[in-house]
Amino acid sequence: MNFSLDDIQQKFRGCGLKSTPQRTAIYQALVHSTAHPTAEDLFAQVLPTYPMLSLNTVYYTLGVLRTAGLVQEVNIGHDRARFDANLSPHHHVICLGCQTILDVMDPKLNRLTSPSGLPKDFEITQYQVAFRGYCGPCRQSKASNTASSSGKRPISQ
Amino acid sequence: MNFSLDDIQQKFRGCGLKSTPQRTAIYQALVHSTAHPTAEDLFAQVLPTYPMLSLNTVYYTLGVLRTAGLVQEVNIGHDRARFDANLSPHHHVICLGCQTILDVMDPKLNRLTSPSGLPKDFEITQYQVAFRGYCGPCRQSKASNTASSSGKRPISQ
DNA sequence: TTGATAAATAGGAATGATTACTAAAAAGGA
DNA sequence: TCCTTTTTAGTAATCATTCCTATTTATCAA
Ligand SMILES: [Mn+2]
Ligand SMILES: [Mn+2]
Ligand SMILES: [Zn+2]
Ligand SMILES: [Zn+2]
Repeated sequence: MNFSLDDIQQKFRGCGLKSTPQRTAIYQALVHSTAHPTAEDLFAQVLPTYPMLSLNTVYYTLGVLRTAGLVQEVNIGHDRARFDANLSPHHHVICLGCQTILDVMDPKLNRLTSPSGLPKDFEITQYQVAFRGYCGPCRQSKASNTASSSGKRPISQ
Repeated sequence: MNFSLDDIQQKFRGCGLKSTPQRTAIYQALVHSTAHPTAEDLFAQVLPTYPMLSLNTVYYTLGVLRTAGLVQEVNIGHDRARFDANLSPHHHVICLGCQTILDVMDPKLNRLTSPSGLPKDFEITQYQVAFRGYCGPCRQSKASNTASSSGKRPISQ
């Protein structure tokens, strides 16, 4: 999970992408994160090092990396896109209170059989399991504080 | 799956919700759909019957129904919220080409064991499997027409 | 090393789904 | 019926994301 700058440059070149300082910094920030950050999260993280960085560039970069297959988008709701540089097959646990996303690497989940009742011309390319619930802190604030929400509104599904 | 107007009124009253023509029409449209429509889809569908209907009311109504537990939000991406009145545990197949969402009722998928490696204070309340791939028509247009996208409008209703 | 070329960047403007605000209408209960 | 609370509809605001475009930069070939 730890790449040198040369590794990253190699990886970019291998995909036909130019290697730029901004792009490298954005990708590196994502690789080092386990929080499935938003574009704005990454922007804020890289900005101190590149004060001229544009949020637009972060979106553009993430789009390019996604097209190149170096990054995947994780959708926990329709509100904001969250990104993941972890390409190994894995699944997610989402806290409905604080929107935290945790990785689930359980190998049992990677052997699900194709679902029954599908149109036979439908080709499944991947699947992902989203577990939802409440993390420890959010369970507490739910129990103690019934009425007032703890700030962020939960997503549903 | 087929409710009379009285059934719906009963259901609303049972949740402490007022029964209004607009609300009934919106809910009925959703119940009769298997397409997981957007708020705007439902708006368009109900508008001919209630020409003064506001899209705002559709959003408000869906929010109320979701809070009451009569409707769930299905997130296939971060772009637009899609809704589902099917509350029985089921999963989804999503076409990456045309954004169509199909229901998957495979009972095998409702017996997944809790994933390993979770913080022990995390409480899972539900989970959902999202299969992704390409439907028959989209596989064809992908094969024949590499460059031009076939338009990414979901097939509604 | 240099120059050509295509890609990347930054900034500003635009888009579009959703929410906020609010006055008027309507539903449900007494 | 009358009262209270929701609901509705219209408009404006918000905010994530995309579009547009001039400038800069990385890469490659001469
Ligand atoms: Mn992940
Ligand atoms: Mn469904
Ligand atoms: Zn939490
Ligand atoms: Zn399709």
